[in-house]
Amino acid sequence: MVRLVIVDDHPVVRGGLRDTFADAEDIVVVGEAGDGAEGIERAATLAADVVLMDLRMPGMDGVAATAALRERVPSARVLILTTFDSESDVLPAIEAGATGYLLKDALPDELMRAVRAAARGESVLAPSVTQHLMGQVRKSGASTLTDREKEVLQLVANGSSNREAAAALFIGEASIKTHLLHIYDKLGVRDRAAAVAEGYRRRLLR
Amino acid sequence: MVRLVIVDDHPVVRGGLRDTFADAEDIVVVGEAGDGAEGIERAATLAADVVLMDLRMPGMDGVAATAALRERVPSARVLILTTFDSESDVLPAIEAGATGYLLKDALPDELMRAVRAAARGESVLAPSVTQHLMGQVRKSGASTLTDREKEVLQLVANGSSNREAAAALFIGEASIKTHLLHIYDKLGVRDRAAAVAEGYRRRLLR
DNA sequence: TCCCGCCTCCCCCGTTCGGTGGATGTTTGG
DNA sequence: CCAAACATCCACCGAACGGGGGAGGCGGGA
Repeated sequence: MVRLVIVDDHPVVRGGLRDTFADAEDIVVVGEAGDGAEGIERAATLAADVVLMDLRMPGMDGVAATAALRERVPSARVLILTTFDSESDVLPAIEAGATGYLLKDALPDELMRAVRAAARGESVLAPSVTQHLMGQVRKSGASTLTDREKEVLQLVANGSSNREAAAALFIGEASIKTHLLHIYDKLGVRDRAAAVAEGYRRRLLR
Repeated sequence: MVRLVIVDDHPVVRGGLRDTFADAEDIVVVGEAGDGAEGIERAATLAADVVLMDLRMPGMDGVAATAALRERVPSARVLILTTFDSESDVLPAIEAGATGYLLKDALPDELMRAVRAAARGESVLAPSVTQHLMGQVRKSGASTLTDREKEVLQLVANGSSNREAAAALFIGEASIKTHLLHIYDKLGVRDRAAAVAEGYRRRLLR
């Protein structure tokens, strides 16, 4: 069951979204908020799995709210839902830690699939957004594991302790620890077990 | 001298098998039967040491016949002889008490060795069957993860510490540790990270 | 009926991890 | 050419974990 929080400053939009997800048996809207700060509170206290966030809001905007939310509740995925696919917003949102970026003209069915995908940690982008992203990405790759980090994560997934991983890679144990800390940071987790899980969810591991 | 009973619904197959064992000085075919019920009778009255049993038969099938035979004549060993190594049949047959599981394309020499081995109570499996069995065992090993254990593993994959998992399940931390030790044992790993990895590989986690 | 698997909990101990706060050398791309 | 990212290491500490013992209750199958 995916616990969803809706953050949008328009009551009408919130109502429409709520109705949309009323049909889904595996998604429950546990809370709503009218601005970013409130949304963060709701997401934290209600243990949200996914937060559907509007970008244009009074007070704290969606990007800032996303960043703050990722900080406060690392387990919550943020799905940006906005009217325009202005490229100026996409990158900041992704960099802030958004898991997906959808347009408000998305069909209900698409929305639900996106929420489910986000809950699994998969990135969801509106097709038109993908275009923009493909062109410009791969430089800001803020949350991409380096080859070395992937090697370390793979070893850990295979049951290696830090010491064993170090031996396998012919480096010091301290380096393994450093790599792991970087991995935790990038994946938004706090221990090796969750990192491995996230690695599988993001298809970094097999 | 091994007293052998052949149970198969095809007279041709029975004939072929009879011929096969005609050469063996230490094996004597004391009886034949065309279906399961008859096979049990023959095995009982003829004091069979080994029963060579087809799986696909009209009336009582090989698996049921094997179980019934083990019940009636515990001293008789059952060797399953079938055309297909369909994995769905291997496990039930073994569970029913079959001592071995052979394919009909086995060479006469192999057949005789298998019968002798079965008479000694040794388990005999066709090589290709072993493959399937390993897969099944692995799969069933996976499914022998208790519901509770799966819950624990899921929580750990989601980043919970033992304490947090305990709180989430309303049980003590010690119980989480016990569950995890059982999980490690079943999955053949030594720490939570590897357990999570194995969980994903075996599709216990998503 | 009795035994086995499951779930729950306990103690104790050594080891490993995660977090902090650095440092240095190398590669790479604007 | 220089900043940024990467990879490598150091020391220290508290918390968490893994492993070794049990043990009691409970329900279902032989």
